[in-house]
Parts: sequence; C-alpha cells; structure tokens
Amino acid sequence: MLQKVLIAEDYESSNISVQKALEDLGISHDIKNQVYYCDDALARIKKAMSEGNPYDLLITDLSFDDDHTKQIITTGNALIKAAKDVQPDLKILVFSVENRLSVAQHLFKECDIDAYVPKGRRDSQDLKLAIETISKGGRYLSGNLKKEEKAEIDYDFSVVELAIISQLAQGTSQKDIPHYLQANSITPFGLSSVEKKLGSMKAIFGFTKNEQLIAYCKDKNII
Amino acid sequence: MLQKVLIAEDYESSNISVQKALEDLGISHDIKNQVYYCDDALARIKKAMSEGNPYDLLITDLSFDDDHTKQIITTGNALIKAAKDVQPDLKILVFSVENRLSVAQHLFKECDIDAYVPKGRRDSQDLKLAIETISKGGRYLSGNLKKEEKAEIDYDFSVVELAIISQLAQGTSQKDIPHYLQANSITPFGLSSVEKKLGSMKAIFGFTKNEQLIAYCKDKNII
DNA sequence: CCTGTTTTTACGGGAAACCGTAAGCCTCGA
DNA sequence: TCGAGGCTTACGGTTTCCCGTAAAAACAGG
Repeated sequence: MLQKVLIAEDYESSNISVQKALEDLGISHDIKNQVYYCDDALARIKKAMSEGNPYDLLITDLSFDDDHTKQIITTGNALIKAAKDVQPDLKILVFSVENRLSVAQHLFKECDIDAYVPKGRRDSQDLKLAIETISKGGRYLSGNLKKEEKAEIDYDFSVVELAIISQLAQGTSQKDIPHYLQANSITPFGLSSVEKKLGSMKAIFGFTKNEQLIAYCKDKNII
Repeated sequence: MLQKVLIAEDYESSNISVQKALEDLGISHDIKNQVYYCDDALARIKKAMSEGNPYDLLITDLSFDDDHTKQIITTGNALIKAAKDVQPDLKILVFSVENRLSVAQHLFKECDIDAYVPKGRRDSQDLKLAIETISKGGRYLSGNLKKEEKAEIDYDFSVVELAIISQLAQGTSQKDIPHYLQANSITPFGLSSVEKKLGSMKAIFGFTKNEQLIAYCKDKNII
C-alpha cells in the first residue's frame, strides 16, 4: 500500500490535479509532500529517509522551467537518478507532457521507473490507474503514448556532434567551426572531421541536407 | 459577476485544476461546462445563446492535441474568433503553456481577449486573480510572461516563404524547390525568387545561414 | 620498438548555394 | 497606347559545401 507520496511538479495547476487524483484514491496527502523544484524533492526524500519514515512513491515531471532560483538538479531524469541513489526501493511514477513511447521505455530500462503517464486528454484517469497499479505492486505503462511510426533511431550524439550542430544552428559557417571546436578543446576539430561527422549523421538518419538535421534536433529537443 | 463559465481544455488534469480554481472562488461550476474539444466548446456557446442563457466567460487553452476524432476548429485562436462571432460580448480568458509576452499581446489586440495566464509555477493563483479581475469588469495580463529580450521581430511569413522553409527542413534541395512550388501553384516559383526570398528572410533576422532560419522557425513553432 | 589499425587531417575536384546584374513580364495610370 | 516601376526570372561568377582519396598522427598488441 502507498501511504507517503511526494509530488515533484513545477506547474501549480498540474500539481493540484495530481493531489486531487491521490485524494480520489483515498490516499492521504499532506500539503508538505508536494514541491515545485527538484532540489526540494531530493531534500525531502533524504530527510524522510533519515527520519526513518521514507516515501513510498515519487510522482515527478520530467521538465522543470528555469527560474530566478538557481537549482542543482534541473530535470526529472536527474532527480530520479539521485532519488534512486539515496533510496533504491522508492517507487517512481513519471507524469510528463513527453508522449513518445521510446522515451518512456528508455526510462523503464535505464532508471527502473514503475509507471509512465503522459499528460493528455484523459490523463487524470490514466494517472489514477497508474497509482493503483503501483500500489498493488505492479508497473504501468500508459497506452496513450505515441508509438513512433518508422522505428525511431535512437542515436546518441557525441559532444563534438552536438557542438557542430548547435554551431550550425547559430549561424557559424562550416569552415569556422574548427576554430570554435579548438577554442573549446573539443576533438576532433579538423574541418575534414566536421564534414565527416555531418556526413555520417545525415547518413544515419537518411537526410540529405544540414537543414533537415537541424529540424530533427529541434523537434527532438536535442538542441 | 461571473456565473456561467465554459472551460475548453484538452488535458484533463489542467481542466480539473481550472475547475478547482473556480470552486475556490465560489463560482458554481456544472460538470457540463467543461469540454475537451474546440468544436464542443463552440456548440455549447451556440446552444447557450439560443436558449437565452449565454456564457459569461470562456476559459480556453491555445493548443489542442490531435486525436482520432476529426475536428473543425483545432486551435484556441480559431475558437476565440468563432466564439466572438456568435457572442461578441463573451469574456475570454486564455490559459496556455505559451509564455511569450508578444503572443499574449497579439491576442489582446487581434482577438480582444480579457485575460492571459501562462501555465507555470504559480499558475493557479495567477488564474484566480485573472478570474477575479474579469468578474470586476477588468482585464488581466499575467506578470509571469517572458518578455523577449532583443525586441522580437514579429515578421509574418508569406505562403511562399513558409513553403520554402519547410521544404528545406524536409531535405528538398534548393534547386528542386521551384518544381515543388510550381506543382503546388505557389508563386513566385523561380529559382532566383527562392534564393531571393531566403536571402531577404535571413537579412531581416540578421542570419547568415539557412540552418539558423530553420532553427528559428522550429523554436517559434512556425514550422 | 616495430607494425598494423584506426582516427584525424589535408588536399582537390565537382556540385550546390549565394549574390549581383540584367532581361522579361505584368500592372497601373496618364 | 505607351512608359515607368515593381516583381519575377535568367544568367554568370564567386564562395561555400560536399565527398573521395591519401597522407599523417594516434593507438594497441606483440
């Protein structure tokens, strides 16, 4: 059974509806168990642990808006990893606008989360179902996730590649990118290497133009 | 005073927290007065009008997710315009993730909306304040909007320009774009015109490369 | 230390994009 | 009808990018 639940969600409106979902399920929920920042969430988890009264479940968003208040942990992903470090048995439910199946699957695999629910048309019902499933010891992957049609290639861009792409997107001409890379001690920095990297990235995705690559990276929030 | 309020918001969780905000303000809210699609919203507004019991306020999102159910109106913007057509005195409150000041200002000017509240860290409080202000006959522009630093250029891209940009982003080589434009009867379609349009767009924004233009348009959700 | 392999860089020919100029075309008003 | 001005297109030279090849450098194993 779930008794102690922590909500990490920056948007007050989302936060409130998560609380309401918990209420609807008859799970008591103290106002102190909801936070708007990742750092606060981790602090709560640590404190609860040290007091011998740890949380059963963490419901967290993935993206948190930047703010005037400087934070150490800025993404749900990092929060999950940090939380699992201090309390490996903590159950995790991710509640995010991100609705790509591949992203959710990645979280199950890499971070050993217990449920994934995307925000959307029926998200509150979805959320309740997920919480109930977890409380029964199960795992829950929402059916509302968008399965990418053409078998998404999940390619990990290297540091150089990301640097090249973002320089391009900022208008740096290709022949000037070596200077930039060298100035930031990123290797390899030769013009040939830049050209080759661009060529190989485009080949991987079946693109023909740099513009396509930029569009892709923007769509996937890679840059 | 506000008595009859319609909520048009596709995400159930957001919808719920808007309802809760209304409750907190002591505004009675029938479950029938919340919809998940723009078309439903317009139908409700029309029906209420014809029954001589029109709505006082429409609280709407701007973006609505696509779905298996085909809709005529698919954006909050179009809904607002359509609603104003059937009931010009209807008050409008926009509640959206979009947090650019320029977008909000544009809505006040073009669509004569009464309040703009971006989703964010304190959005429920913000929302309540907005509703109260409207009920007193005022207008409300949230202070949580991001004022674009370097005086955003708000440039209206023409049909040709958008076509060129999206073709580029899809990998069409520049010299093949004329074929595409002609096939879709978009003018002008000469290669020179394509080059000139690209040149002028880049000049306007101070860009040097097409990649920058693509990145910009992706960021602004133009393509 | 030597050798084979991989990675990085250099070079050069060809293609695409860029940009200025000029010619063609349409529109509008005298 | 004619001519001026704006818009569109055609053309050519220059720059940038693309891509294959090969030299140079870094690396690993013996």
